[in-house]
Amino acid sequence: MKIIQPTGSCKSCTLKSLLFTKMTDKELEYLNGFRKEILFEKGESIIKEGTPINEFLYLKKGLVKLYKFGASQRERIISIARPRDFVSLISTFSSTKYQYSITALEESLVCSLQLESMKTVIRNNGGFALELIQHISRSSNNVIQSTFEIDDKHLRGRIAYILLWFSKKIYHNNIFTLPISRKEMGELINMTTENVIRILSEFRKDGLIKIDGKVIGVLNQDLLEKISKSG
Amino acid sequence: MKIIQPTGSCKSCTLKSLLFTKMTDKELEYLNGFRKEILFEKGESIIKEGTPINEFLYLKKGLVKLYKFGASQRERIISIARPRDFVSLISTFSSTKYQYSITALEESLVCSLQLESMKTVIRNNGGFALELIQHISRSSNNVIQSTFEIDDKHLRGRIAYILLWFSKKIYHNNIFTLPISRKEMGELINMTTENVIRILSEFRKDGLIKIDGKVIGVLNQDLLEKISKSG
DNA sequence: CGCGGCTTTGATGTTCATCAAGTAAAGTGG
DNA sequence: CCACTTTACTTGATGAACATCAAAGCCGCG
Repeated sequence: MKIIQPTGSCKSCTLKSLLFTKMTDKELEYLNGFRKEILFEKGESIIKEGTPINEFLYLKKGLVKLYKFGASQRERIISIARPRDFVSLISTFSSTKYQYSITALEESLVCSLQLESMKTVIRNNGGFALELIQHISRSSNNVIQSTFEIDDKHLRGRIAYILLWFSKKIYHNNIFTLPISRKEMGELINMTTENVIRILSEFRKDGLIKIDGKVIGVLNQDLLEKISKSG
Repeated sequence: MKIIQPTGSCKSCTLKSLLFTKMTDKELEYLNGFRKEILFEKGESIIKEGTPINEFLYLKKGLVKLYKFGASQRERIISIARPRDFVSLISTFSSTKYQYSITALEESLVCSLQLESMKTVIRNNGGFALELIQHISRSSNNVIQSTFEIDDKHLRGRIAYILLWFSKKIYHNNIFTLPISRKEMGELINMTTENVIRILSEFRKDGLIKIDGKVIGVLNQDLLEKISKSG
């Protein structure tokens, strides 16, 4: 973790389009006054469940996992998120403490604004508030939808689903490097590590995919889609 | 379903405290201009998945279920909600069409405002917008949390959990009338109808609960709590 | 009064978690 | 840099939890 002296102000930020199009230059300057940028290495913890929320965190670059410790000791991954669907927002306005933990899966750049100043901007700029509402709703909705979708499938369907998700939604490539371990895959799609491995092997033997450690190649996307849908 | 000629304006609404404390009288009058109140009988459909969203719906009285048709034919109940945690909000701002269906479980009174005028108010009143953000976040958060919590438990734990939830959170009474069928209970806590019935019977035989059709009496709350927690 | 949906119980089957045991890989300290 | 330890990965065998199937009674409703 490395705190970076912010270069330039929010006003000139090329990434503000992700969320901040409705803000005035004056507001951007105001937020910029309390701004920090923090760089997290792969594997570093960004947020710990139970910590008080004093910042409005915003993911500018990278890939993170949002997870929670279940009663049964086991971690459950709620979501894997990129900048556009940064999910810390769900906690930020619903509680005084973070409900989830967040860890960087790849090198990630987080922009940290002061929560109170953010609230001030919201109060003064309804147009921005409306955008934020839509943003939060979409993120929540995605989490809810995908959770139910995954739970509805058999194990083979879950593996197919998540492989296609990485391939199509995250890496836009038939060949990609899994950013998570087999164990974490299990925590994400609700199955044991052993079964993740077993079914990956089956898919390999059936010629659906190619495996080299964390590098996965999708060989038969059509059939994977079918398996993903058939439950 | 019965459309009621609204009596009085939003301004004098005794229930506005649920959400609208941050609105000015002028804004309330404005919204009131396009207001409808609709009364739904038990069992009537309030929202159908896929319908375009043109209103901002708000539950004033009653109990509803929010659900979705899974790929596997079976319905899944996402949430059962009362006025304070009305969940239509999740869809309202994340899409142009409703993502879920909503049906009344008890006689329910819904206030229907024009979505566009609501957006106008949000844009002009950031204070209200901030409240709405918090409201939506809390609702989403509850759905997400409880979904993962329930999935983490064994079948007996799920039944115990949901019985206690009805008893403590909804009806505030050891004896209550289930507002849903056994089948719907299964759809809510993700198990088959048969197993819902089986485990309810077990609990009855073990003296944990008393059953008379849809009327449930909790006899041993402590033990139920333990079963709910132990997975 | 008969039909369809809800409820109930029992018997059967299958999916999946758990347990066990071994190999490979990756981090840790002297 | 190498011994050491830990964590990740892999495969097979076993068992338990749960879904599915089947059959019958019940209730509400047209």
